[in-house]
Amino acid sequence: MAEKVIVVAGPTASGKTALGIELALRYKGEIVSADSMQVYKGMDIGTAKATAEERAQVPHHMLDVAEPWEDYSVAMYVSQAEKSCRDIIRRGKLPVIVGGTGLYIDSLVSGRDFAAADFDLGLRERLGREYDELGGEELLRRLASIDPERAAKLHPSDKRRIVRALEIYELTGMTITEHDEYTRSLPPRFEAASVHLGFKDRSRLYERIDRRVDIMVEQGLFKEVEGLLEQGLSPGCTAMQAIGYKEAAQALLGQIGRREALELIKLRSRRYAKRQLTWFRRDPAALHIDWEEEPDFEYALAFSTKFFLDCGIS
RNA sequence: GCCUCUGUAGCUCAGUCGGUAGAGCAGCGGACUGAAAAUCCGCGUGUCGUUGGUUCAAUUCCGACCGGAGGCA
Repeated sequence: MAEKVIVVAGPTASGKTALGIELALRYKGEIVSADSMQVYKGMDIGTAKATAEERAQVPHHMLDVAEPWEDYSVAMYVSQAEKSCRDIIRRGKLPVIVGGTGLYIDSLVSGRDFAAADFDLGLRERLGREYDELGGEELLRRLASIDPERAAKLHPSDKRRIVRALEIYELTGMTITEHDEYTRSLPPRFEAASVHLGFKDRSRLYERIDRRVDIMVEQGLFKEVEGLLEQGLSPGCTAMQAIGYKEAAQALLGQIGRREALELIKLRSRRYAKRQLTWFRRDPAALHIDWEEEPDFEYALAFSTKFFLDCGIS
């Protein structure tokens, strides 16, 4: 039987961090962040990373584990986060996985194995160029000749996935369909009891997002991004794809106005939240907690206790 | 008070020489297996201000009323 973990997931600004801490205190747990941007050092304000006070209350893992110029990835996340979880369990504590990156959470909890797939950035770049020159239809046809099953699922515009499928094949001789079958057959790493946060009325969430972005700017988001750019961080790197960072960078480089940047950050954050909701919605086993007006952690604790008990966590 | 313009999707606006309407933005739904805060796909969501009249048929024409903008006083 896989070891048990608690998962707290939900869209941005839904109260994950605070609920995670409450749960960790209640169940003698430690937080394992599952956030693709909070892994980067020096990106604190715009990622709404747990504060020093919050980290003093409960140990946090998987924050600040990469330099912002590094290209982090799911695979690295899974191997590091698994170690953190195993270590927490060995010490008799309960891992509380808290985050909004659905792919990271699912990959960590499931037995998904990325090692077998391998990757090659140079090859990826070459395939990307071929895609640009020959077109999506052509590359998709090429994929269809080696892996018709995967090709049938992809749209010609989906450059990223077409390139990745070809990359795996050229590198390993294994199609991504074969890789999927293999990795899906693996047993899960952990047995998760998942809580998904949301709001009864989505416009409440959007209001909170807007307000939060304003607060981030007040707290010095632009200064933070300015510092990163001064360190020589390229605007094209993975970390700079983060919402809030790429727009602030554009504003600092004079490409757009600050006002425009602010509105763009809000807009993209709302859309991001919507995508997160779509991702998390598909897990039928999760306990859904939908806030009325504001998060109510007392209620959430009381409400989830029985759920966790049923999951064998007490 | 009088005159003119105006009222169509959440917003800005097209349009229908009378046959219940369409763009942009916003929004909504979905996918997702080494970039995932990324990437990709799909979807108009509507008492055409209200109310009478003319008409087989009114969002469209006419009247009144209500709301908004401007002008004359």
